[in-house]
Amino acid sequence: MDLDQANPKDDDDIDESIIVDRIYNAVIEQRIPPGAKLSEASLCSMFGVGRMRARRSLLILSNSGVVKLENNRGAHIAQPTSEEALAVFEARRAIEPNVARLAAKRIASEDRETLGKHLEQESLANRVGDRHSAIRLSGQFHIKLAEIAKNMVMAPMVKELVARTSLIIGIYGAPGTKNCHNDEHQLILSALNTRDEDLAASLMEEHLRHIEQQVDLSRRGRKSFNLVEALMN
Amino acid sequence: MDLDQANPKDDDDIDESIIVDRIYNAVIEQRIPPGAKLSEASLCSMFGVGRMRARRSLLILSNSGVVKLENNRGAHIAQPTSEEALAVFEARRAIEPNVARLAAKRIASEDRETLGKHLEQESLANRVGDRHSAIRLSGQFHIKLAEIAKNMVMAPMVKELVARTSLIIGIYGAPGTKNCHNDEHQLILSALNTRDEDLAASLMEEHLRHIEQQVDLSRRGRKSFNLVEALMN
DNA sequence: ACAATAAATTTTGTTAACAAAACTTGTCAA
DNA sequence: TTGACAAGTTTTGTTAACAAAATTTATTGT
Repeated sequence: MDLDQANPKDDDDIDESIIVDRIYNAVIEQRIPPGAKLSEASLCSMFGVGRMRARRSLLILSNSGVVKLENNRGAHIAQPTSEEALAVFEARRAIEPNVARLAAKRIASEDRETLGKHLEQESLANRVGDRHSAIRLSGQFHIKLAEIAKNMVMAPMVKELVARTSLIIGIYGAPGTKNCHNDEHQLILSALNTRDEDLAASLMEEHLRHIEQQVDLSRRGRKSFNLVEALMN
Repeated sequence: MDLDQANPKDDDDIDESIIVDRIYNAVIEQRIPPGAKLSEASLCSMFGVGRMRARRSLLILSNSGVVKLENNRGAHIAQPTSEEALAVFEARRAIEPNVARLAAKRIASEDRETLGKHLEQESLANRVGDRHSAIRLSGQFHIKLAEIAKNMVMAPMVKELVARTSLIIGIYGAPGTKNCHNDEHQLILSALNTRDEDLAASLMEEHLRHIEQQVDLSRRGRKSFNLVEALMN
């Protein structure tokens, strides 16, 4: 029943959160490549908002490291350096095992069901070869865990880290690389279901290391893309 | 030699980062109380900037949970609920022990010196009874640790968490409560100096639990203050 | 005196116009 | 052809004016 991120306490942002989420998801799904220009005009026409909203959205995105603002040069999707990539992975290894621990402690029966369905979708996307969905779902697994952990401070952090990881994989990952191994997600769910906090944490740590091993921080590469198409969900 | 947060890679924000930092520090020092109004006009006149800069600054601050923006009601210093307070402490316990671990791994000789001097200042402020300085310095200890850990992703997170903790203590702490016990900081430094990562991590965890024990999440309280005075460092 | 209402003021949200910087295109000369 | 330069275009940064909402002050009636 709960949509992506909508907590009832947020009386503010009614509109730009949609833009921000849209771009966030497009980044996570790797439909916008690192370095892509995000001009104010394109956002205005795509979302039918004024420049003010567009600029606000870009500022919010830049605060989470997903977008880079440069003076008089506008906004671009961030291109994490290799140092930044290491820092992101390090942060994930520091935070997410503890998120998994909390999730194991607090998981409710509805959550088990939701997560189970999620993993089915995930493995389906993998079998069918739907790359975008597979990437999105595997990223969302980590975000869902943070929601199950019921910590509204860490959840946005995880979301940010997942998005930045997508950028890192987009730059330094081999073309066919998928963010996560679906079977490892399955293992983590088992640990959650038995409320084995330590196991959940160590599985998560191992999982994150595997993701990290899939990138080669000396790699490079860019490909063309269509911004409008990328954001039209 | 390194000032607060100025990393050379940030080509963008030349100006509002000053405003943001100023307010951040005032919050950490508890010179602005939770709930205080931050009107655009006051920021404009205080920092001599246009409304645009003021609004941008407020948006940045709201993204880090230190300021709350409400529709047509403007910006106020956040007033964390007790749930939010728990989440903040939980996040700190998740993140900062790992920061301490990394700091122990990476501390350089300059850092030892800097930290040592910092702790001297801290205990001096405590002995003299300079409450504001004591609070600021004890908060900055945690931020310095994140910088020593050389992780540019976690450092801003810690800074954010420290600021939010100041708000929490401002609301739920007993009047004389200080954020940290200086002697515990000393212990942590010792662990860093011997590069004992596990000890540093567990000391940090214990330290954070002590901070947490000093707040009573059923408490309330407010006091008057002067915004201009508070931000004039 | 008090409460409720209405007017006035202040504060925030939004739009539009303008200024400045960056980028693109075209021209010309070596 | 290539490179440098210049004009033109696009894009971003900033300011100012206006609209709308909220807050404060004043007024009225009980």
